[in-house]
Amino acid sequence: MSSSSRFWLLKTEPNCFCWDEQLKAGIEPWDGVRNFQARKNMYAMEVGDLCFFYHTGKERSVVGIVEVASATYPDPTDSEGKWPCIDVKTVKSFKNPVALKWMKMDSVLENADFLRQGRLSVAELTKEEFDRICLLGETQI
DNA sequence: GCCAACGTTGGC
DNA sequence: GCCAACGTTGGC
Repeated sequence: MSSSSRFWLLKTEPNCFCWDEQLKAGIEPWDGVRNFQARKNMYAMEVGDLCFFYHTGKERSVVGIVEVASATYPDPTDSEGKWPCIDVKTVKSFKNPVALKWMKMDSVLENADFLRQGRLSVAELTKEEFDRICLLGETQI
């Protein structure tokens, strides 16, 4: 891991693409992003950066960890070729999925940017926030 | 370049 | 299912 590593949180609606599918695939494109801030974050990603895999909808929990496995390339689901995607590789499942409500109650996380900007599908976390969520999830890298 | 109208996300 | 918050679009 390089010293410039950053940490990210990737949101997905599990009806659309869920952790089980990520586990089966091992490596999958993270495509379909259509938001400028999320795109900016994708361009800032580097291979090897760690990302949480978060389920929105009914679950609202961090369920696992993936790592960035490619540079950005054109999103195959974008017919106009304007949006990028990246590949993500499965790292591990959370022993204990970390629910949004616990993160909101946690003193380390309650004011985190990724919780305040609710609509951002690719958000950046600090190392402290990343480590804290791993602790709450009883999961070590 | 402003801003009203509209669309979408995602928690509740 | 509702709606707040936020993003995008388009008329001016």
